Amino acid sequence: MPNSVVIGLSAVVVAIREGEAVVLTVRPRGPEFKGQQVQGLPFGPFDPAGHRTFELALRAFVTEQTRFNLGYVEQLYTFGDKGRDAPLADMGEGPGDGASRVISVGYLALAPAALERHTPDSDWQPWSRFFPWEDWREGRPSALGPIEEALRRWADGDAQRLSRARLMFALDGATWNEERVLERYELLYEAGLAHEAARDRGEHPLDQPERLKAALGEPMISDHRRILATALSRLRGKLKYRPVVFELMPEAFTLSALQRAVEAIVGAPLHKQNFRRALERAELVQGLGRLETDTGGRPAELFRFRREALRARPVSGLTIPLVRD
Amino acid sequence: MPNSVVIGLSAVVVAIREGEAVVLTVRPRGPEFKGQQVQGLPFGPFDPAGHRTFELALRAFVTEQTRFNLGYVEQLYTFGDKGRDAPLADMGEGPGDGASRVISVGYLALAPAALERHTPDSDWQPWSRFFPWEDWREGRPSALGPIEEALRRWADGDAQRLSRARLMFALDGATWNEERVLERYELLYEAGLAHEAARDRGEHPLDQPERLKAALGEPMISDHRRILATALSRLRGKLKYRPVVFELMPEAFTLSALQRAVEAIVGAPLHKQNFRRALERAELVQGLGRLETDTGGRPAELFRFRREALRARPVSGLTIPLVRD
DNA sequence: TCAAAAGTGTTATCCTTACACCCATGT
DNA sequence: ACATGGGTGTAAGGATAACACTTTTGA
Repeated sequence: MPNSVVIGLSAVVVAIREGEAVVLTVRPRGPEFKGQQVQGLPFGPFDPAGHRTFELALRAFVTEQTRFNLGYVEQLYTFGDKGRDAPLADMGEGPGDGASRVISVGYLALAPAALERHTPDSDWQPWSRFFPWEDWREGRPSALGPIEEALRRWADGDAQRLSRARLMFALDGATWNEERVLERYELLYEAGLAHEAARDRGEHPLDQPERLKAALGEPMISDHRRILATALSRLRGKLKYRPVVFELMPEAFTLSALQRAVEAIVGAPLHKQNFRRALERAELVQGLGRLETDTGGRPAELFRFRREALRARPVSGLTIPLVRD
Repeated sequence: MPNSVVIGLSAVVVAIREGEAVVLTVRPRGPEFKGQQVQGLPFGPFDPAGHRTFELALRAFVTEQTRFNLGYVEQLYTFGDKGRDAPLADMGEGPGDGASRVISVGYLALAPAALERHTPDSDWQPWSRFFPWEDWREGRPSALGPIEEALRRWADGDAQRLSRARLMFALDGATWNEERVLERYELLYEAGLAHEAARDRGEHPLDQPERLKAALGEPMISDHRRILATALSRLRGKLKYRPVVFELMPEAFTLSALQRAVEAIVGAPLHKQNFRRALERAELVQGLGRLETDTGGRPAELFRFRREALRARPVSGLTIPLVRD
């Protein structure tokens, strides 16, 4: 019976590297699943005596674990349900063997696309590794094939289940809603497909055919994949009503690089001209006159984010002119 | 030195009563400020041994404290900073005298405009009592006069401060952004104007002229007014991208009642025809053929929310066609 | 009959979408 | 010269904002 509470802080640190959206991960000391090295997010316990705020605590141990300094930070969600394997469980920090209840506060951090330093134990991973079904930039991802089959087996005629699966995973002609990352992951978890589901029930690793296993993505320790899904949901949503992409860009960038960054986050291709026109109208960027030469074609003009634009008026995000295909 | 953590849950329960947006409040046992009865939100400690999830815990004690059953519930934010007087401080629940650090998880709940039951210790209060500057339905609220003066005294030539005050409180012709409720409250707190600021520093209640005092609204216990501000911010934002107003309406309602509800939340008058046209286009409501007779004028048709609309496609909220005045 | 609130019609303007085309560089 | 990516023009359709006006009841 737990009668005390420990607070765990986890950070989803997002960056753009070579046009890909990547997440900072750490390799915890001991592997959880036999044979495979399971990744986690940078995380640590909150010290009620020492730390003045969550955010300060978070910044401190992310730097410590990854030698990386956070820029933009925002709180995501606080998870408190029993039974979802919570962080710290294997850290030997708290009283240990489940005697204290662990509450998990997730944070989203955005890193400008520059710094590369990290410890040998931390790494940048594209998040499609963890959510292969979320990347529609090259059309409908192939991962959805096996997932659809498995979900239909799970639904097995149950109208409720079937309708949820249809809605979330765009089956039977339903339209894909890129913001529902968390709901999709939770559905897979509920359906017992996400690898973490079996683990949390104390069961053996799932015995799934290779094709399905690959489609379901890599698991993470604890509830970190859920926190990651929350982050992706939030970021995809936020893009549309606040100009946050710029937190991920270097000082000077080309419009194509900016578009690729948005595409990497949203997981869908955008319409070039309309994307640019929207930027222009919002007066969010300013040309620098300088050119980027190694583009492979005609040199591209470099732009900078007009931070002043934030002061002037209530500024919304970018419109996301998806190309329908 | 605190070395343990207690989790406090607080609920902002919103309802519409007689066209006004109201919040469920409780009167805590002992008054905090001399002479005046300070209100609080329904709140309670989270029991790590007994409660399976935050939400279940929350539902349980709101019902217990107010005899009210929550419908729609969503997590708002988790506050953990030291020094903001946190809930439970006077509840004798934890180890007591500040030995344990209190973390405060805020929730937003929406109640259909029907039930009236509550205990003698709980009550519905219009939130303009706590934020008199947030209601622009009758034009620029008079509370902004004294607030503007006080803020200018606080800024006193400091360009940073002045620019923040201008932006947040629409001074010098800046436009009002109704979503920034929390940022406005935090600015007032930082400026030492919000009554809670002095309290948290252990100082005497502020000695402010009556006019300013009234303009700054009623304080609440602990950090509850901050949580309330968070709720209002979130709700005002959410209205625009998810059809949440309907959670506040009874089964059948007139379009005017719906408009008044939105106006009460947003704190601004809306354009009638454009509001209706937007509703129509989104196919969010369906006429029932029945009429509401006691409208004071021509009877109005009753409508219902088409919950089915949610299933069909990714459905956004209402456009908020403000009337510029 | 008149006040009060419900409900409708119409237009200018702006934004979004979709189309196709031209430009500057490296190989 | 041609491939590659950068960058532009324009027109159709739809959504928004702003106008003022008609309808139906109760007092």
